[in-house]
Amino acid sequence: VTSSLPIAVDGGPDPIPRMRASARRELILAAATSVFADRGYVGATTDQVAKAAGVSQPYVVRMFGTKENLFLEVLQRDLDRLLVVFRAAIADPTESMSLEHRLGLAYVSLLDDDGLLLSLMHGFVLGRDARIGAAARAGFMTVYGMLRHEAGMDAQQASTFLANGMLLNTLIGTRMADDYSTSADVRELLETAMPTKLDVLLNMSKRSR
Amino acid sequence: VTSSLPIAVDGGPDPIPRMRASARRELILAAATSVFADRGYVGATTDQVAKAAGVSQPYVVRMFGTKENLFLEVLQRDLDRLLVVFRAAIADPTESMSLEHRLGLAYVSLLDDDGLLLSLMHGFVLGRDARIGAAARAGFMTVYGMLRHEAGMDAQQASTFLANGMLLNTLIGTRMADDYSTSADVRELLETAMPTKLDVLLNMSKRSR
DNA sequence: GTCTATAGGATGATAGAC
DNA sequence: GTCTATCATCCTATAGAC
Repeated sequence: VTSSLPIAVDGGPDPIPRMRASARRELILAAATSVFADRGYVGATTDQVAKAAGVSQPYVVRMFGTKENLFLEVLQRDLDRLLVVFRAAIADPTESMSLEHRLGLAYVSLLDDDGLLLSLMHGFVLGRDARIGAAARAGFMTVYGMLRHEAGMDAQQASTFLANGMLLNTLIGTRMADDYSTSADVRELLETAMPTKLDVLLNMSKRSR
Repeated sequence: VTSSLPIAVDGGPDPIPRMRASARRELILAAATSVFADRGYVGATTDQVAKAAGVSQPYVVRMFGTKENLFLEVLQRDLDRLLVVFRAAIADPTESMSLEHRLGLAYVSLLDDDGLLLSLMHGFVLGRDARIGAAARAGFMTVYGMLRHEAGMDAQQASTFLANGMLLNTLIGTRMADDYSTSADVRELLETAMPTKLDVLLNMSKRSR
């Protein structure tokens, strides 16, 4: 990540930082998403995030104040991305597919975004924590509200859609694809629960061994 | 928890322990289930478990070797209980309800078992950890296998059933019931996703505030 | 803006008495 | 079987130089 960005010049009157703070910020948030996905909120350390982003640990803390703030920003960023993808699917002119199908594909496409779904899932099991719990509930309900009021689903459809999403998240969280080759039941379940994008899951499994 | 169990007698030639090790063990496992449900595997401390069980922290470690072993035993115990409840539902002579409905009620009845579903859920997001991940995958697939091969569901039915279970777990994990009174969407979702046992959820919410 | 050094606090695990 | 005392480690956060 040693890029061609402006570097401080010796003697320059106003040293230019290595990178815009906003770019570093995004870099750190992306790294944090991946680390939190792997280790969970408590299990992840600010040092692991820093190393993944190529900066120092105190810098991460300095930029976000606390680890909790960092995680909250990660959740917000992930949710924002999810909403963007969903809104695109809703507005999609492709009429050959049902809206439900388009949203399903949109959800599964988020697998490409490293750690996004799993970071959210880690937030979803921490309802006990005051701030994280509040953010998780609000985020989850934002998605439900979108399904109900923007996508036009009824309560049952929205609930079923979310249920399948949570199953997918669980299959990612357990790294079920790791056992793909060792059990016929696993193959069957994975192929039933996510016929599309099975290849992505299996690649994730291989990559991070 | 100072009970009427046998206490060591002064001068007795063979001091009787305060409680059978097996009983203490079960006591600690139950306490641990609750604590892990609240804080997650990494977030929970052996000291919190010890306090919840009314024993000393080193004793918890002594009895289970490591915190990881303790969590693995908790997962196994929770899974065993779940399987017992499911097998009972399958064998249930009540023919007025469909098997699927009976299993659904059985699953929801596990809400009464403090922390059981949520402890399992915490295991399900830690696939990255070698031992916990392996246990989580095996446990999850045991349930799937039971649905497929003992309950006679087809792949689609089993997948849908599990999906609804994971949604329920997520609603518990986020403590969504805490927001029951503040949002019509929350009420609608909770009533759609779990018409039965809504009262249990709401009570949990009140109790632990 | 970004780093090095480090303080301060918790936590899992061990030693050893009773 | 169970406890008290304690060690060693790790980790968030702060201080302060450049």
